[in-house]
Amino acid sequence: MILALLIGSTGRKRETEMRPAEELRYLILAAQREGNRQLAHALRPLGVTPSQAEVLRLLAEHAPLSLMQLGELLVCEAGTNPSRLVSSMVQAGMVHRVTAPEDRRAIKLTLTDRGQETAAQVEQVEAELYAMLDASTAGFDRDSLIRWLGGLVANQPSGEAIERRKNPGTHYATS
Amino acid sequence: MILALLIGSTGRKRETEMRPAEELRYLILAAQREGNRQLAHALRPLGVTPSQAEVLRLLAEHAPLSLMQLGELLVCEAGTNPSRLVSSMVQAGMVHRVTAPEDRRAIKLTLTDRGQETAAQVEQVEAELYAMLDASTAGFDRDSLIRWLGGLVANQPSGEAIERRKNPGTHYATS
DNA sequence: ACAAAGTATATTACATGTCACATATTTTGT
DNA sequence: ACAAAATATGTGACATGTAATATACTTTGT
Repeated sequence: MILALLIGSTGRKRETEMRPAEELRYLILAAQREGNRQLAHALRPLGVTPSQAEVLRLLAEHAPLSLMQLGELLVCEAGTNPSRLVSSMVQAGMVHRVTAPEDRRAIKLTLTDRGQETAAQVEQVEAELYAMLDASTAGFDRDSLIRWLGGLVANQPSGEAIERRKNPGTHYATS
Repeated sequence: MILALLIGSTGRKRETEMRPAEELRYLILAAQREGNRQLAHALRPLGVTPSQAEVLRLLAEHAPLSLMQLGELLVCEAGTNPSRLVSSMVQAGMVHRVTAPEDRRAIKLTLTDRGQETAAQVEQVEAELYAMLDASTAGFDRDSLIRWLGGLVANQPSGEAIERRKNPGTHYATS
């Protein structure tokens, strides 16, 4: 502590408290980064990345989807076009991509057998991490947090993607 | 709703509630993404990205820093080596980079005049966004949230970076 | 004194977040 | 019927999150 004071007097600005909103900003960033790292680490043996895993699980639940529909449900890349992400998975033999019969501009995405297997493994990995997250919210008002965060991202692409996933069938472009 | 049931019966899995931990996962991801977008949009007139802005503000507060010290304080890229990020800013004339006299492996980073000016502008942009974030937490137990998130990221690189920023001088590698 | 081990930074590689633009197809308006 | 506008997807560019590797320098051990 004496050392800290000595360093502090070598031309440094006097230390100030970090503003709560600033701390919250960085904590949200930190939570996302560290969560993503843990997920990426757990998924590594399956040979998929977190974003790819999200696609696998969405297709397992909702296939067939067009690229746009998929983009509307993806949080990792909300509001954009996940063409490259899907291409990597077609290359890897996890996703089938065919031109949609009713609209030559569009494609239909489904999982291959391999994709189905990987999606099931992803689901297990996720369940383990969710159990850890459940444990960390024990004794904490999780529902309030969910409501607050939901309000924070409402009417923005990522927030809308989450809403669509919670209520499939009511937000879809007609397929 | 009738339509949703009809669509639901065309080979789709029966819809289920989204598990709260899963929702929380995606809400954190959404909050980070949308916050970053807003910040990037607000910073665009200054010609800097969110990560660069973080560097500017850290150097404004704590220069001179070595690359490793900077890496220890950065949340955006915690636990890694921000060499490319810093190089882009040296190129852009915002950061001075000189070899440290006491250790030829190391460098010392400081802001140029231009960097100082940009850092001040970044601070204003941030203040406006923090005010919005403050408004969104009115009536919400922000301190509990901060404590919970802090626990979630504790003992991980990003969380450690935040702690170091809150308590500069006690966590530094000696400079 | 010298070699081995450790360290600070730079570079490479892959994936991706974001935005802009290109191309082909479908829809709309006249 | 035809042109203009809109739309679905693919591609290019820049920045960066993450991990691995390379190089030069410093420290440690003998």
